[in-house]
Amino acid sequence: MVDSPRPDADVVDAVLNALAEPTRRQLLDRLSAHGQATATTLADELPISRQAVVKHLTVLETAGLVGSVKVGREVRYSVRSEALDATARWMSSLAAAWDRRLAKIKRFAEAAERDPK
Amino acid sequence: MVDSPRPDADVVDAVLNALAEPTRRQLLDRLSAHGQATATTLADELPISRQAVVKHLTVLETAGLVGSVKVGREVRYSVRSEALDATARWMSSLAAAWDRRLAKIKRFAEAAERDPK
DNA sequence: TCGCTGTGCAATCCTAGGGTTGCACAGCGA
DNA sequence: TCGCTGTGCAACCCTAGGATTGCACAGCGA
Repeated sequence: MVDSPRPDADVVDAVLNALAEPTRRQLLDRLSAHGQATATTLADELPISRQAVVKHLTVLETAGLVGSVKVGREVRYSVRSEALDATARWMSSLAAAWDRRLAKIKRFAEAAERDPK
Repeated sequence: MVDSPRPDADVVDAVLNALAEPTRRQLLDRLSAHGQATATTLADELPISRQAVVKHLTVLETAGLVGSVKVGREVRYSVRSEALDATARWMSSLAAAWDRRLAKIKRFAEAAERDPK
């Protein structure tokens, strides 16, 4: 359970930024449902233009949340879970770290209370 | 402290939105380090004004990532891990769901390949 | 070769929200 | 009671980025 220096920092930052946008989460949802889809197809299912979808997909791809392959004249996108999983682990270890610190501080406070000096 | 059917959606949305901002993550870091701190104190450690810090803390508090108590004329903020933990779980289950779907689709594709028509 | 359709590129619009400043108000200490 | 300092409120500024539109270009099918 060592958490390395943190090459993850960038990944986490990108993933959080990508997931912060509701539209992008919706996009991910559709993508995972279809397994694979093009920007044009996705735009048909959402109330936004294809270009807007492309921009979002670009952000998601940069964050490593989706991958793409060019087939003929179309580009097929699909979901990738690694980055998401890594970020999930980062979050839970962060939560654990907070708990540890709070526990330590609490013990400290109680000790001081018993022994005001 | 009951969580009805699916209040999680809102929590996750708020948490992701809150964590997407680098400054807010920094704020959380300082807070967890101190265990407890006021907006004024935190503003001293960051290159932004107290008001900016207050705004961020408000967002974080709305997301359930921090809590606050009023002591005399000052307001002390501290970190809360529940919302963060809940979001971490949401993320990893989402990642798992993606994997399951991809695996299913992959099996499908392979079957179709072995048995064209 | 002639469409037709999926993409890419670029200019533009417009709102959300991060950050600041100024000021009034409230407790704490002398 | 008189400061002094921590907060809260509100008006404002300014940039990031979400969304659109128009157009050029590239493959696929007839």
